[in-house]
Amino acid sequence: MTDLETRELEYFITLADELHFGRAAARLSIAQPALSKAIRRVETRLGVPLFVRSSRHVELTPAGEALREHGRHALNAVGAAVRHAQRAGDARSRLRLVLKPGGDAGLLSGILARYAQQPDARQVDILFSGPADRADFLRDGRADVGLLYAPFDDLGGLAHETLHTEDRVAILPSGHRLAGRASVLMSDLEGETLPRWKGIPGGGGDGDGPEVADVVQLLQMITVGRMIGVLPRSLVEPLPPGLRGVPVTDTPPSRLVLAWPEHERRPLVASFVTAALGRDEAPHD
Amino acid sequence: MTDLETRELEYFITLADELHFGRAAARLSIAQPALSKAIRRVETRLGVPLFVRSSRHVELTPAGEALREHGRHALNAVGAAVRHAQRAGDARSRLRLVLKPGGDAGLLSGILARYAQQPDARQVDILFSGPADRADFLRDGRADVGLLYAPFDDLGGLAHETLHTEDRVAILPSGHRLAGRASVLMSDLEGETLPRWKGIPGGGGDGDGPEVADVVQLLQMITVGRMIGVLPRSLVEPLPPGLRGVPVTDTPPSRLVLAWPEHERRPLVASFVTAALGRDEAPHD
DNA sequence: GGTGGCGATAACCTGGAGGCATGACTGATC
DNA sequence: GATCAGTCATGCCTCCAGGTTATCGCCACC
Repeated sequence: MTDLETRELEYFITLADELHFGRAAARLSIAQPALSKAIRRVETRLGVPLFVRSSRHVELTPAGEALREHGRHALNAVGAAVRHAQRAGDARSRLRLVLKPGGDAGLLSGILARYAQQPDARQVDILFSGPADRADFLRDGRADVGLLYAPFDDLGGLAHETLHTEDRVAILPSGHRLAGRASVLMSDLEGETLPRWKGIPGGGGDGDGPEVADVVQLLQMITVGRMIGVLPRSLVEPLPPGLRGVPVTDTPPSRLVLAWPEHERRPLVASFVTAALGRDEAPHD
Repeated sequence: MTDLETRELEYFITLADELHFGRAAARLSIAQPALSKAIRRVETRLGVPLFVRSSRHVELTPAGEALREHGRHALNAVGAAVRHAQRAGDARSRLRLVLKPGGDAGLLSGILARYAQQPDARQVDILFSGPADRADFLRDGRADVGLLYAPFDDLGGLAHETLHTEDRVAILPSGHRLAGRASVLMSDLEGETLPRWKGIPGGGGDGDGPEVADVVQLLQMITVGRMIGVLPRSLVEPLPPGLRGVPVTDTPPSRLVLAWPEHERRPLVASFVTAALGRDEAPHD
């Protein structure tokens, strides 16, 4: 069997992210030649070149693209296996819920209250994730359930149920030309500066303006007139003074979803999902 | 990060299957002490015992059960990543279809003919799998698409479309007390001897009688009056002389499904699925 | 109490992963 | 076009993880 150690896979993924041997090696806390050798080793073992390198440039071959894609899943799976093993059998383990700070649309306390009344309720650890990796917390077992936003978060490999649907609003300074409108279309926003989101490859889809790290930063930038934003309404309620929120009518609605790993079968999770949905029966998945 | 090398994971899985250090080590082509050390190493690294061992007996702890479950997926994912990388970019690679011998309900030639007319049709390699692991061929990338039977095969992690639904028939020797009936219920078969299927843990659900390896063997056993069987009709058409097939009306129907790895996006696969379903558009997944 | 099966331990060996120093290539600069 | 800076590859050395064989200790079973 053509084997590939997780160590090597991790090296590969890191290099595929950085596209720079020196930086990747630093991130991995090894010396650069070691990484060079490891990658070459993997390439010969698989019989396929993964990178085209010149002394000025590193890029992925198609095979490398494929390995990056699937290798990420594989690493997640290994991580998930380890974490599940470590927590298994520990009947008093807590339930870990991951969400984005402020990203609960006000539903969290209700959910927790309902869950607490379940006969088999556990303590709940609430984890706040970085900007873009909530889903990965679920995929690699760092969390059991999560509150995610569709269609922003990638729900691949996860089961989910929608908790709440809402339209999105354009956030504008009060003096903006569109601030008086009852609603706008995306085309009305043509030419406006939209943010790039820090840590999200591609900046979250829409923007090409300055980078922002969170909603607070974004609102500040909008207040000073440097950009505008388009967000699910609940993320910015209540709206700070000096800003207006105008519904955007032609954008797909944003959904707050409760998500958990596909194939998850532990009652621990099923019970929470049931409570969160306010149903009497276990959800299908 | 608490890491776990694929090598170690493979050792663990093998031992979890065998529950015997000597045999597992032999299967892995290493010496027994090496396996002992490797497993102990993993246990200390994860901080969780995976096996309870006496000098007479080895069994899994709950943590071990969890790691066995999820670890298998992880190994599949690594295998899939490797295979995808090796085949990526090779525009002339063939499409690999896995099925059980005879398990196509007569649909295969039609499917292949339709596929051959697709503008981007490739050569098709047909793989015949062992009794129970067709789905694994898809999960770890050894095949691109497969013909599986629901609800027999485990479709977890796979996308699928139903090609054909059929009832199941009880296969009886002509002289059997029920051979004249127009239909039977499962309860009518109470007390009959049903086969265990070789290579399928649990024997495939129903039986506890002698072990059989394939349909031909089963039919032989039925002919000589040693057992009866319950199978999807197409698997036993045409019926050999001396046997009768009586529809079983209260069992969920058997479905022949076309399956492929979830998240699969290559046109190679989409194109085949489209052709097999005889549609004009790509299937959703 | 002897025996055989099985897992753990001990002692040793070795391939290869990783570190350091340096070479080789290349695009940029003046 | 010579020089330089940045970047990846190579050569050589070290050291340990993971392998081997031999042996022990435990237990079940005659």
